[in-house]
Amino acid sequence: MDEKYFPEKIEEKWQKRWADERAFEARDDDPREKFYALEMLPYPSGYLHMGHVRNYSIGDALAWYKRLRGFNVLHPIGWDSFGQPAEQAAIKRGIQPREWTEANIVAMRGQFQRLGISYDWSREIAAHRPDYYKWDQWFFLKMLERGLAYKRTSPVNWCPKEETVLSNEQSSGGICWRCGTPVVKKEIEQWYLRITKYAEQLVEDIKEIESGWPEKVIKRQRDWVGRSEGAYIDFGVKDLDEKIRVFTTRIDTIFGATAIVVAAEHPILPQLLEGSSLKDDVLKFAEQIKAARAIKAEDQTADEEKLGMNTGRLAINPFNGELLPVWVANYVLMDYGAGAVMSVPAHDERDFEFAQKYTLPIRQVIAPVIHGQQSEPVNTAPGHDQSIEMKHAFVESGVLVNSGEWSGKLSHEAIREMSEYAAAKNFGGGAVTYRIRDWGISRQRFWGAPIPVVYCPKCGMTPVPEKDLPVLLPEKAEFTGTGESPLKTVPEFVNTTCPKCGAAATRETDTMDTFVDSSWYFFRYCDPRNESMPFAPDSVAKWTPVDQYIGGDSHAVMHLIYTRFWTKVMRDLGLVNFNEPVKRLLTQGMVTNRVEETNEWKAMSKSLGNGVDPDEMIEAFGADATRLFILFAAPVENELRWSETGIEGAVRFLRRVWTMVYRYAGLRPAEHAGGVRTEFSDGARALRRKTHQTIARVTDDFEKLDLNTNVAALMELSNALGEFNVDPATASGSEAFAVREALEALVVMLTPFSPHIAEEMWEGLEHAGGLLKSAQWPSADPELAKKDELEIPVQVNGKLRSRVVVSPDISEADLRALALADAKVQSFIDGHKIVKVIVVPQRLVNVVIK
RNA sequence: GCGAAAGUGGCGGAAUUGGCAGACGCGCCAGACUUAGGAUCUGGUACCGAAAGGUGUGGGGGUUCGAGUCCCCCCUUUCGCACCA
Repeated sequence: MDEKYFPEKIEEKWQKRWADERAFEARDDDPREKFYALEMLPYPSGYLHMGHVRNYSIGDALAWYKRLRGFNVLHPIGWDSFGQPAEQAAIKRGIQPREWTEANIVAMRGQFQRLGISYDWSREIAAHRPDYYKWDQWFFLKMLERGLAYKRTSPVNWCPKEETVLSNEQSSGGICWRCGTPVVKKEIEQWYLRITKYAEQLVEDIKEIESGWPEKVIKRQRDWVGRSEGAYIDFGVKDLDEKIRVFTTRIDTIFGATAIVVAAEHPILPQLLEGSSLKDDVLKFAEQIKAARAIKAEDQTADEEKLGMNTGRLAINPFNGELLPVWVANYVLMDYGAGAVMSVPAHDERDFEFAQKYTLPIRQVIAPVIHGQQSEPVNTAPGHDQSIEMKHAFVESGVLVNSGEWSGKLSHEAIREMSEYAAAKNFGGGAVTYRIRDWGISRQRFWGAPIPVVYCPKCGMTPVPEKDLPVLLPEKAEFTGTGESPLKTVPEFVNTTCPKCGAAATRETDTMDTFVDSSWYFFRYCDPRNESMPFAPDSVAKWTPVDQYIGGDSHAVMHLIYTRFWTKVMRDLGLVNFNEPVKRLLTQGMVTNRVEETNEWKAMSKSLGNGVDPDEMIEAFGADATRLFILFAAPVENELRWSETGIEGAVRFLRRVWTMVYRYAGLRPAEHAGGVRTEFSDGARALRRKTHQTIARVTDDFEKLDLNTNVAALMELSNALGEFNVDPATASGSEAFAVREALEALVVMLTPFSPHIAEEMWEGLEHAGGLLKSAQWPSADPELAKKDELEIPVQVNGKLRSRVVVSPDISEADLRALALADAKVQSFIDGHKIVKVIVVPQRLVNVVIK
């Protein structure tokens, strides 16, 4: 250890040592309790940004902490290496995606190593390598066998800029999740995974993870699955042997229905119009709605004006036989519920707006319940068509009125009983619907896992047999950027023979969504070189579920829904024996920087010109200070505004610790190993107190992942050490013991934040030969952490007036007497009557006077 | 529009969950050491006030001996959802 701290001198040294000793490789046969620390798989764009540094610094701090606590830690890394940017690079620069990707991985691996993240590099995986994507294809075949993968023609979300299909999750909000371009609809034949089959479990199993996941992610997952309880009701059609099925969550309002409204795409529409003079007009109108929707994605149409047209048909309300006009309108969606609704303007905002525009009757059938009793309905007067003046729909539940024999019942009773009645009479019944749609995984792309099926003129669609996997991507393809899969340009790939009959056949040229790769990658880390299975169930049982997952909240509904789904499928395939892959989830905040032109704080990005290069930070301040600062500067879940002056503070702190370790390195703990309390001077006792308080605090904060306060605690300990300030030449045995105890604790606890300097100092403290990974986390002695004396604030009428210094085990009565006797307190209560005295032991005294 | 979360010094943020508001750091001020300092060290730093003291956690009200923390109303910001029947 040198006298002065130069990060560049020591960081490389320890990185090399860790690599040479394979310090962070996890072994399956290690008998200690396991801990799986995982950060989200990076896309190999070619360079790390500060958001990555934050993500991986958090994960590494936790991995180190658990390692020092004696856990067998699995901390792996790999590459989400399929995807569009590689193809864009291919188009732009005429370089093959594979070359580009491999070069990026090399560059980023170097950056990770320069940061000194403690990964088990022996388990590194990459999605674009055949030994990985082979198993994507294997899973696909398993799903195909079980009917979980299927193909259909349907309108898909299409990004016109990137010329690609997007899943519902990727086009949330009507814009492309990657480039922000408004999404349009396009008819295309596509492969889907039946995630809807697991909709109920995706909601139900939330209870297993709720306590370990951020509330906002749980909420978004729930909303995304969109479970909704209600009922189906079949309305008959007058003069036609047809039924229109509607879905409603408010069957209790059915007597207030004044129309049936169907979606423009509803298949019954042509039949309803058969022989009608309105046929041409209505069908033309329906086409206009569809066309409008194709231009704007459906999500963007919410605030648009409601448009509708009467079909001229009448539907029959099965509850009261009433005839209701059937309309077609733009506000009813085909792909939710039944594609048709009963319009109840009095109790639904949208129906209300629609009814007002087209002057449909508005009939109140729910009255508010006031003080636990039924209020008078607003209007029950006969001969008024029971239409009433309302300014808004009354959407709450209440008590039924104007509802025949059901009147007088409360909404929740009526909902249950009316559903049962509908079921008994065979025209409907209780039902549950979900918003979630099946996951479209087809991409008309080259740089992804080929979907392993073949089209044979005789046998039709035929799965590639397992033994023929992987279906390899060709070495090269042409990139035209037209939206057709570039695989179509490679005849050697396309032309094949049918696995069943041997006839000439063609391959599927779509590849899989890259979210397939990331749905199960962390299981592969457990058994990364398995050649006969995606992973051996034994290995996975050893390590999974993931104990702590760390990543950005941008994946709250995409990756995190898919991986939960995938886990359930793997469970049903007998590969794992649990429902949920991730026990605890941490969503870290963005790292932002000021954009010069607009003066706004935005996530760092190349295009905005506000990026900060981690390599430059490492060069200027060292990896240790960079990591320490990024964890100290803000709570992990908050946005972090980058500041270069802040990082200098981190360097200063490290330098101070270094100087102290250097100064005291020769101090021997001498004979005080037992550490009897009374043998220590006041100063040494105070230092030991601070040491043990800090150990307790840091340990506690780590469990909560409060890393910023954690660093603050270490700084406090370092400050206390600085104040203690004994001369190493003349220090007594007990002083040396106290100093050494503090230094060793400080160095070990600093390791998760700044491991290189910690290793160097650990060596400096003459633990030669032993890496910190074999060190032990210090343990806090509560006796030593206890204060000798307490300073108790004394308030008069709630205002702080004085403080009294007392022993921690003073009796309540003594504390009260002492507080009242205090001269300062006396001056405030003099001439007043003491009403009462509140004594909170160990805490405070409050004297109430009048 | 609907929903959720959050508002604490010049800044990032602490506050053992109802008990000394502002830990720790940045910045700033003063001093020391220096040929020099954008190095290092020491001290100071919520606001008003010379002091005694007073005021203070977005604003207003309430509960309580005591409120940053609990309750009600309002304002602002951020995020999420956006015709889901």
